[in-house]
Amino acid sequence: MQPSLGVLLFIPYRHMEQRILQTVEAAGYPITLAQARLFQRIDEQGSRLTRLAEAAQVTKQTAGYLVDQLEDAGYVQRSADPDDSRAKLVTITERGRAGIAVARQKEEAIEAEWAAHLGPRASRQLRAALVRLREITDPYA
Amino acid sequence: MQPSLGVLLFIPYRHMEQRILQTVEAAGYPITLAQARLFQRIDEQGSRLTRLAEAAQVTKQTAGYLVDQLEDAGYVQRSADPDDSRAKLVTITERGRAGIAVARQKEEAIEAEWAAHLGPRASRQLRAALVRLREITDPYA
DNA sequence: CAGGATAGTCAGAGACACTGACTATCCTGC
DNA sequence: GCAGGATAGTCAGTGTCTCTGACTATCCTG
Repeated sequence: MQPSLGVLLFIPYRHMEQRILQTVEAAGYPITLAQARLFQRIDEQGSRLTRLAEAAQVTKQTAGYLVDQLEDAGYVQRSADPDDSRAKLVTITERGRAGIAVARQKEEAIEAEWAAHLGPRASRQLRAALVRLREITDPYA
Repeated sequence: MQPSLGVLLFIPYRHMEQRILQTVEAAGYPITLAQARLFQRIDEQGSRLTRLAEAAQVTKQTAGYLVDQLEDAGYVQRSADPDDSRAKLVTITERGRAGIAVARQKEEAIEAEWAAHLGPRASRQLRAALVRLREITDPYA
């Protein structure tokens, strides 16, 4: 029986997610799945909460709740947005960047494993297909 | 900037998941994400709770909670397992099967959309790569 | 500058996932 | 055959995540 593409996408995704989370936690940067998903969407120069909520596809209340926790953990900070005094910019702290570095390293290691299993050609094709798929599946690309 | 493979896998996955859920709900078969993920793992001839919990990677308590709700909604039923009187078999009802049919139809429609966007060649390559990736990322394959 | 839109927060509720503890049944080795 | 460990499932309690609804403050447009 053919598993659906949905399931086929989900399996490696979760595999990677869990391994990265484990590694990051072991390195002293505990974070939950929901927190990490939001955290990933923060721009280099900082993101507004509402923008973040849209990107992560949660309500702004949920985003606010998660940012509270990321802030408590020392990964991000809120600061005033100079362009709009209603808004606040969520920016990544040094500690947050350190955590990201650990995550990225693991991620690259896993991608390398995958590339070794698939071969370089199929590996490039996979990424290319997913990038193209994003065009019609990510409203916030 | 290159988005990570993890994110690239997640985006279309969630896109599909949400569209199917919407469709199924509109057709009169409301179900939550967590319920659906468990529901998908039920075998044709019925599954034991503990087995189901392992497959969906949740605790058996969580699986029990979700089966309660699926039972309330009329999608599954519990019956005694003839081979083991400790165990109960969770089986899919007629109503459950009707819901699955709606979901599958939508899933095929979305896959067709994707194939149209990627082209038949890249589309086949994508599936093939994901199937191969499963070999090293799915402990329950 | 009035009125609608937007950024964010507060409060309350439900869903979901966990750990720990428990009962009932099964199975294995003596 | 039966004692002891393993297994199937449930109950209770807790923490996390997500939502809806209501609210304040600020921005923007006519």
